[in-house]
Amino acid sequence: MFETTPRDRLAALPPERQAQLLDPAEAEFAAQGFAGASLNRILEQAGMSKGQAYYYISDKLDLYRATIDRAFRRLASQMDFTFGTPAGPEEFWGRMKALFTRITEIMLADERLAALACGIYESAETRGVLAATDASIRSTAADLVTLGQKLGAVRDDMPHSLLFDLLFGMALEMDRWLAAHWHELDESEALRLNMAMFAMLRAAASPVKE
Amino acid sequence: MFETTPRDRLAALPPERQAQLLDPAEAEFAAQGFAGASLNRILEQAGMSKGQAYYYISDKLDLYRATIDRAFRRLASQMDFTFGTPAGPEEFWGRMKALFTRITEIMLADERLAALACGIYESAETRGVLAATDASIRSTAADLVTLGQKLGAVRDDMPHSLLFDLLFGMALEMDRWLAAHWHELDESEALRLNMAMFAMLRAAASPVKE
DNA sequence: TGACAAACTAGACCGGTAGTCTAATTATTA
DNA sequence: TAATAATTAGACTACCGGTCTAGTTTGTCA
Repeated sequence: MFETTPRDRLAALPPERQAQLLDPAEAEFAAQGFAGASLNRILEQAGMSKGQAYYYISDKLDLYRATIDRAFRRLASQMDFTFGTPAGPEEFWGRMKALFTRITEIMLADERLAALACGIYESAETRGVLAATDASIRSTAADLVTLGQKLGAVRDDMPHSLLFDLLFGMALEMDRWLAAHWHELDESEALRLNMAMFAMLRAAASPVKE
Repeated sequence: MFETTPRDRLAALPPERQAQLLDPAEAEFAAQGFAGASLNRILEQAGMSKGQAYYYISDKLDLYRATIDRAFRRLASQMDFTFGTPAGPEEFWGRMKALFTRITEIMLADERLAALACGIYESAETRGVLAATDASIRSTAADLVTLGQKLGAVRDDMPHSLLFDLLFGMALEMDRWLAAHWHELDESEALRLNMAMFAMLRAAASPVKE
């Protein structure tokens, strides 16, 4: 009656045993993307046999899912989403800015997380992982969009999923660019650029003025 | 002295012989993305042997390049880039809107082209193809950004490449969403949505007002 | 026309990939 | 202790992109 799926078995493992598989997986997926990653290489790194691995995951995509899930959880744990109830658009965007800055900090401090996040838009398969993940961060982000709309701080003239994907995609693109050019930026430039990026995101998300 | 590269040989072929290889390649890349595409399958479709194919291309990425190049040329041939010299921001954006609408039309009429375009941001490899392509459409687009900046119609507070990638990425994301949801939209909705998308693009690209 | 060279083609082959399967081993429970 | 369930090892399959060699076709010039 109670089918035991490979993922259930993985989830049942103590975190450090999960890490034995997920750490190398994260490194490989971050470095090579989903398609480019070699499962064989991951297993070699993890010191696991095929049979053992496939006892805990159902396929490569499943391992990717598990990896993304854990990474997003890690990201969420470093964030503070207590957003309260902003009174109006200005307050909403003030808090969004704090959030944006925080995410930028985290991404820049955790290259692997950043690379992993950028890979999520690689293909239909991997995009599906993002859409399906119940890691709190995605639904939280979607809730923020809804809240912004209620406050009149976020445009309401296109489908939710489209708006979300557009903003998320922009943020990832910014992140990707930052990661690639980080070394050529001094601190003041980086700060200015970060503000410009946020302004652009805000401009895109804000309702059209009459 | 004059090294003959595989690509030169492909280029020297009459268009219909090129098409024998590029048509199946385009179909496969559009359907599966770059990484997911099977070269063997393409060759089977094209009725070509390995040896023959590798006489005309140097590797899979090279075939992808050739495919993208031809597709972009096809797109460019359907566009009208005569932009004149708009006097100010308002005029600039008016003409951009016509351009945007035209591209949307073309993409919706040519699913394969749309799918192919969306795949270009799949990985670092494929992004490189976009960056390196000298197909007129890319440089033309980049020139438009520069023109807009001269007119004060486009923001100038971040690096050119970043701005371009952000806007291009947004447009592709919109396109992707449209392609995926086209069937659920009636004409008036589609029109309204198209205007909203353009407004968002314009808002993102416009300079921040004081 | 014949001979030689250049252009081109076929497909076996190589080391890799994700995933399957069976047989053996270890852990658990009766 | 014996039987059963959980877990693991790794050979094996079909396919991948790419290489290589041996062969055929085409063009050129004597």
